[in-house]
Amino acid sequence: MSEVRVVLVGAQPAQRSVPTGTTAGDLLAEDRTAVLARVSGTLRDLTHELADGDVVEPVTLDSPDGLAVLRHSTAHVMAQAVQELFPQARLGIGPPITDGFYYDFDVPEPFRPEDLERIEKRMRELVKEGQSFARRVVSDEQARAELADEPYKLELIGLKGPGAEAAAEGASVEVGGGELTIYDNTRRDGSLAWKDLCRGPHLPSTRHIPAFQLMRSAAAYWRGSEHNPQLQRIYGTAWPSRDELKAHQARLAEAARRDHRRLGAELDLFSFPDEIGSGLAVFHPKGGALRKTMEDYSRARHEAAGYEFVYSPHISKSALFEVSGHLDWYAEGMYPAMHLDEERDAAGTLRRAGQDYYLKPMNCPFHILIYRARGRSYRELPLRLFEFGSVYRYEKSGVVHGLTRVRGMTQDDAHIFCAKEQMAAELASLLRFVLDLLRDYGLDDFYLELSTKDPEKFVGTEQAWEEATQTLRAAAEASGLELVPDPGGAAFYGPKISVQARDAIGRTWQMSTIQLDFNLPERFDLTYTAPDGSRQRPVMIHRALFGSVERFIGVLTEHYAGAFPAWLAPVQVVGIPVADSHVEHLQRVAASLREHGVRVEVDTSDDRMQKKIRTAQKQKVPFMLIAGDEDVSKGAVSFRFRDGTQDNGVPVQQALDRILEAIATRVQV
RNA sequence: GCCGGCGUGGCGCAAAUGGCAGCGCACUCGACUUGUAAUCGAGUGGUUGGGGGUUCGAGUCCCCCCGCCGGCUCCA
Repeated sequence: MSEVRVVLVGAQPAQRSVPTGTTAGDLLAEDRTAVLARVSGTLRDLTHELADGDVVEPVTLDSPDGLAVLRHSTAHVMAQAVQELFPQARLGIGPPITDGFYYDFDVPEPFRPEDLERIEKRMRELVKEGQSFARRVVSDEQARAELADEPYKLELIGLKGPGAEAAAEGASVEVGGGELTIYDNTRRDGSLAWKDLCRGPHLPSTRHIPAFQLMRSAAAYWRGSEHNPQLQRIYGTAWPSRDELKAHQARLAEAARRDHRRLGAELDLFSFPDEIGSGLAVFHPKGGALRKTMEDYSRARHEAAGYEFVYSPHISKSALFEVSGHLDWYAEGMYPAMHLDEERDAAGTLRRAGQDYYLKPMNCPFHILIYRARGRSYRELPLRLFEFGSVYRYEKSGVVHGLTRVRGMTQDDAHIFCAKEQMAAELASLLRFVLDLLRDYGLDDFYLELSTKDPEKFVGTEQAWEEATQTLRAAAEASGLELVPDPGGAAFYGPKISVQARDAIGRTWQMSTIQLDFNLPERFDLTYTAPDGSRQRPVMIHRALFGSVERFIGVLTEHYAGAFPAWLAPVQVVGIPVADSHVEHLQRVAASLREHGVRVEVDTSDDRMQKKIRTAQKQKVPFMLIAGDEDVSKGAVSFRFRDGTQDNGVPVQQALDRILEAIATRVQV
């Protein structure tokens, strides 16, 4: 009998000789945790037959590859359940995604929540049944014949190969590489239960799906284009154990608990009155205190870093946005024009042509006009103009979301005009400045993304892009942070670096962007006089650190779960008297704190002390100062902190110092 | 913009099949004066998102609009 020699990778790599026809599963039989195998670098089913020279490595369910396959296989089970319950359902694609999977279906009626329950129930039965996933190579013709009723799959067959991924994100899990394969789900008795065009690999059987849950359904355009029909997508999640599923559900609950929309209402920070309009927020006094503190600190830091403050109006005549190009490129994202000053005579004949005014979608054209207001010398560069500039963007109604996606927002926007030779040094110091400042607000886990030219959509010369991209890359690399490429992600006018921050529960948010611009200095014909008297074109850098103030407040609210560090907290100290007779003592302490700019309140309501503590606790106030007879007699106060710990009988002066210190050093308490 | 779900005092929620709009918190008033997460009692507050329709009767059923939520698309 012929044999093949393979290398088994494990704790102790071993050369093995096994009979021809041995599968990866046979080889890994002792390893009960192996659900897949990596055979000479490629992920395979356990039924994969080994060839001479193969290097075989077991893959467990909890590895990244194992998780992806678990989720992909669960998506298959879902599709099978859907087609059993809804025979008219036609299959789209069903790839694994972060933490789960989805599958798209063309169904006559969209799924309702009750449908998901039925589907999930049927899935549990299928999992229990232990159907096998069996791989079968088919020819194009054969696949077309078998999938004659699946128009979307047929479309994918036509696209197989390198185009598949471009065709639709996730499509490559259906048709990959060179050959087409169909996976049969077979029952214990060998009969065929279901089949799907799929590249695989898959788990050996549905029984290897330990824990899953369907999450929600939503519409999704076929192949990601709004010109295509909408399919119904069902999202689910799957995990190697019930405990991990529970942990995942707990993470979702935690994220919901931190939702800034909810905390914004609970902590009385901001709201979105219907009367104003979608995506337009108002800040209440408490949210205002938070915002003012954030902005004031940012102003102070910018001042120290050599920025100059400018102000510009919220609307402008159309000519400005014609020159800037916004009306050519982004008119759809702008509020429509206000047509003003038109006059007609009694007969309706035009006597005076009107003017179109637009709400500004960006601040840059205004800052450019400030630059251009007079001749500029090289001696003034870099010129750093800063503004908290409110901008308005007509976001589509379906995308507006809390403070993170709004129609009116305030950018902490700066435009830096510098000589080309200054660009590298300016970018490097700018990036340091941005990261330092973000750290002061309590974000400290970053990576960078370098967005480079979209070959379809750009202005300027190849050479200028190349040079600018290299300069940005060098600045990014100098930061020592992880740098993720984003090819084609740049705006048409220049490459950019964006700073991505991870929050307290590991979610990433795009924060600051630093963007080079070759376009606007050209369009507005910006110049400066160089030392040799020649006219030179400055380079322009756009940068926002918070992105938008509103969004940043949303992110910080979620990052801190509403429990802001003392320097940011809307109310920093609440005085809680044990009885009415202690109010006066606390009022004196509060007055001293207020003299130092501390935001302090004394709870003089007729609630009982315990209730006052509960109230302050729910408002997530960093310092509760409690005073009763003992404290008053000793000239002291008693601290209670958010975590419930206390420090009693602290002399007033010490208490003041302690609070002021915590605020000044911006520490979390 | 597209698909689906949802919209009841400030907030969180009730109100079988169409049949008296209710509860808790918050708020106001009164009593109580208390050492680390809810004292007791009374009271105010709603054109059930808006408009139209069906019906003897609509929070509930139908249509249009507004808003929110989840996705898709978009995101300078």
